[in-house]
Amino acid sequence: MSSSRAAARRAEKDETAEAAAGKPPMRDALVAAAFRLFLERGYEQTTVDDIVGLAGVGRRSFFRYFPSKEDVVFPDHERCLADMTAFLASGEGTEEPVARVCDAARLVLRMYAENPTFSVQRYRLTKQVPGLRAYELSVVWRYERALAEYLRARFAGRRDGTLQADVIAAAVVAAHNNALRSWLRSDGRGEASATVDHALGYVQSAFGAGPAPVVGEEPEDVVVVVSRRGAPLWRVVQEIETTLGRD
Amino acid sequence: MSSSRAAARRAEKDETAEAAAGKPPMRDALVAAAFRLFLERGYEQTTVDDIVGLAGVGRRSFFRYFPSKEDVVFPDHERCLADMTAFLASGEGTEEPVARVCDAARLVLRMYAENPTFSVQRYRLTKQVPGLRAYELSVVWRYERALAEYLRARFAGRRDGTLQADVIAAAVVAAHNNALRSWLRSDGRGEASATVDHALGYVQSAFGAGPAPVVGEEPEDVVVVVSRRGAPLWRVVQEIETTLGRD
DNA sequence: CCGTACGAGGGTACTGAGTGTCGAGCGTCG
DNA sequence: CGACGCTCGACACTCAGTACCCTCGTACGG
Repeated sequence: MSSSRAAARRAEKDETAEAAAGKPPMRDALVAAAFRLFLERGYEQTTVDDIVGLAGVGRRSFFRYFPSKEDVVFPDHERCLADMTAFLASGEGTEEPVARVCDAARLVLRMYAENPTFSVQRYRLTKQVPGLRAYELSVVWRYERALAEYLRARFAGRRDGTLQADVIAAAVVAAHNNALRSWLRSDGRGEASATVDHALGYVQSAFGAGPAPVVGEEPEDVVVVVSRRGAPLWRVVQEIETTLGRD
Repeated sequence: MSSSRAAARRAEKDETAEAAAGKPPMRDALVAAAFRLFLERGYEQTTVDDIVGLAGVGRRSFFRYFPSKEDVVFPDHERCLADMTAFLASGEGTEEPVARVCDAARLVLRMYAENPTFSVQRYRLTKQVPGLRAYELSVVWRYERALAEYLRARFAGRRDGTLQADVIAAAVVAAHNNALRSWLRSDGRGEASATVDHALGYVQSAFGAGPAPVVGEEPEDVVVVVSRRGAPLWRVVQEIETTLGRD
């Protein structure tokens, strides 16, 4: 068995030579091997030994590249999270805060849209494996924390600043995920960004300043006169809604 | 060693006899033993064998009561989740939907408030153990799904009904958790429900009908006049904020 | 009164994820 | 040419979680 494994390892090295790709060819090989096995026999029916056996590498190397078996399913989220925090750190105070975190959320969508087939495969996998769903939650939670931390900084002066930051971050993530999942359910067909824009527009309509200008929308169609004596924003909104007769 | 274990088991039985409590004395004994060890030597430094050794029961019995080691940290969430779904199922269409899910969220808070010291201990534990944080996320996710499913049913007719349901459920959970955590950080001092009411009021101000009446708040302190020509709600809010000079 | 059926719990052994440690290969630099 | 350092593999180990089987107490029907 060890001789066949050595042969497989040699074949792997040849492949890396002709691929001439980025820095970690071994990492990609592990992801490819893992997904082949996950798709043909299921996640829980596949052991790490199976994966490294197919990839022709040592078991220890798997855990060098991926802290856990779940991580191989989300190989690019670490980089995407770094991109998001970098994006939020750059150009701190220029844009409207809510719009800024919406743009940050679009970064995640773009990552999914880069490899539609891979994203759809992963979606089907995570949908039916409870352990992967739980892991995905922790990934999403880190995105949400990044957005919330950014908003907390921007809302530093406000009353209930951290509350608003947490709520808006959660709403943005939920809207993004709603649109993302509906796109994934359609096998990656159609334009993902349009769905997400619509969903994020809803969140922006509920919080803070309005969304980015929408075509065909004239600002003059709203005229507001407010008499105010120290009322909180939610009271104002409540009155507006009552006046407009909405529920 | 087996004799001392048998002695411990006998002591356990005596305790249950005098406690005369509910059905599972063994379950409570396991929780108590687990938390004693978690607090004095840490979660990850405590093995399941340590717990069952202290509780004087067999290892197999631990997994009879708790599907995993993490579950012993959240012993009452299963019941609370059942309570919430039952609450949402009863009295389907009477209350305003957003207010209804806010009330459902208050059920969770009440569970935490029932045992303040236990809740604070657990909070400190989950805050510093990544594995427990991840597990807590999956628990919270189930609450959020319950709320979202309820709202989806109530919003069945609406355009973007599922989107609104998901976003509002996420916002409610985020607001609840924000208030809950701030209460837990204060070691369970102060009135938890007031903090949560305030946080949920913010969410209700952003979505749907306004929050329940707040004491000391006079409706007269807001007077609004709106001239409207088919504008969407977010445009109105935008104008309000601009008028009030908020960002 | 006895045998039996049943349910709760204990014991043993196994699988598989994740870690620590060491040693082999190999390229780089002094 | 040798020392260093980095990458990877081999082995051993811990621990969570599962399957299987055993024991004991109890209730129930003959």
